[in-house]
Amino acid sequence: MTRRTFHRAPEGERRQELIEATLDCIAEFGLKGATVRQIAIRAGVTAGLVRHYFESKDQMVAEAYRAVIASLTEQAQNVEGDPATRLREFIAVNFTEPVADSRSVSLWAAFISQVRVDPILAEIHREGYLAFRNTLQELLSEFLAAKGRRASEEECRRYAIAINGLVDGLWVEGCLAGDLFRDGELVSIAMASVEAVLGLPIEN
Amino acid sequence: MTRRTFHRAPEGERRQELIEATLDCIAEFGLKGATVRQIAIRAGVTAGLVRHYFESKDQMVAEAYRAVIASLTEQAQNVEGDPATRLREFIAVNFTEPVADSRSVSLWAAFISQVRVDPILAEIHREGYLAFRNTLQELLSEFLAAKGRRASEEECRRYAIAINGLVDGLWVEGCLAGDLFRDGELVSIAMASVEAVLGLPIEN
DNA sequence: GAAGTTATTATACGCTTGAATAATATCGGC
DNA sequence: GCCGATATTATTCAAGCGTATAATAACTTC
Repeated sequence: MTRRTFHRAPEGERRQELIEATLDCIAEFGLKGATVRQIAIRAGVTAGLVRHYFESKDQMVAEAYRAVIASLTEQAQNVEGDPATRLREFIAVNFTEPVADSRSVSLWAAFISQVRVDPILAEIHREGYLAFRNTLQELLSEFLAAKGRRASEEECRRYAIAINGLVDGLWVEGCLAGDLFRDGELVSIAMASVEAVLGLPIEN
Repeated sequence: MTRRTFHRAPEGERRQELIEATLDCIAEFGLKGATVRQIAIRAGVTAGLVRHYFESKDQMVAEAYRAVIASLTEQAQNVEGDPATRLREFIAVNFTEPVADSRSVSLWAAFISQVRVDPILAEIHREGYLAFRNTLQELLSEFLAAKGRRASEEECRRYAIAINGLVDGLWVEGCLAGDLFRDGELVSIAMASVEAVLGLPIEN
């Protein structure tokens, strides 16, 4: 009986691999198909190792959720340029890979569906949503100011809620059934709608 | 050992009860918590009965998904009155119980998360989405006509996509974290945004 | 290069799962 | 009021689940 060879992964790296494998499995087989064994296979290790890095499978899944939210949010926060460009980029990013991807929306939905069950996931979701929306609100505030339009914080909040909803809704459908839309159609619809909501063109 | 008493349910009724119990369990415990045994307990029967009514648990879950989509859609299709009233109602319904409910969005998300895994669910989702969007497109077409505005089918399609996205996105967030919004705020934001997108007030 | 540390494997355990089967209670037709 | 049909229960099964434990291989340190 020869024992399988292995190498020790550098600090923290294995954790990351396990989280990534967890997400792969959830996206591919669903939450209930993402078993410890499947995840281990995907990560190229044996199942026992999971409990060496995480207190429980549930804890690992929660951390994986954090990673998803972070990756969905970070893309949107790293836009640069003048306010109009940044707003345009912020919207466009959501209809471009890697955000616009059926894997992303599957993961998002899988976790959303657990928000009611698991208060920890609910909290993570809430933080992620608010971070995203507040980034957008800030962006809108600057954009409107640059356009010379006075807008109260309350107004910006309402705009942010609306545009966040719009972008999220289109994102979901685009990811789930991209073939129902023409190339670039969703981003074009999103832009036009945002302009209409704000009553301003998003040009420089 | 005394055997548990029972009564034979009338034609079709038991099926409906089992589907309803399935949805209860999915909403309460998540997809993986919705086991045959839990569902049976919820329905007040024993586990074996499931296989008497359905070929498999998966098939029962798929039928349950159909029921969810139907209930989400039917509310929106039963609006009456002149075009403006119907459009207003169509939007409002999505922010009123029973559609606006964390149970609904949990179920929706649970199934969405499986769309990638199960082609049958993907098909059901697609049909539901298109039915919803086409209803909305029809509504918009009539509304614009009543307002005396000429709009091509293509224009109406784009409006329908946008407004559907907007409503869906707001619906999700409202259901998941209703406490982040004031009473009636979401429906008010939705109405205002739709009016802005269409460039018309939604009054009679 | 030997000793100590620990990341990793291997194996086993108790439980739960969806499904199959056999026994039985209920009901409609006569 | 019995009888056949079948809806329902009770029980069993193999497979898979998350986790615990012990052996071991790979690095670190001196």
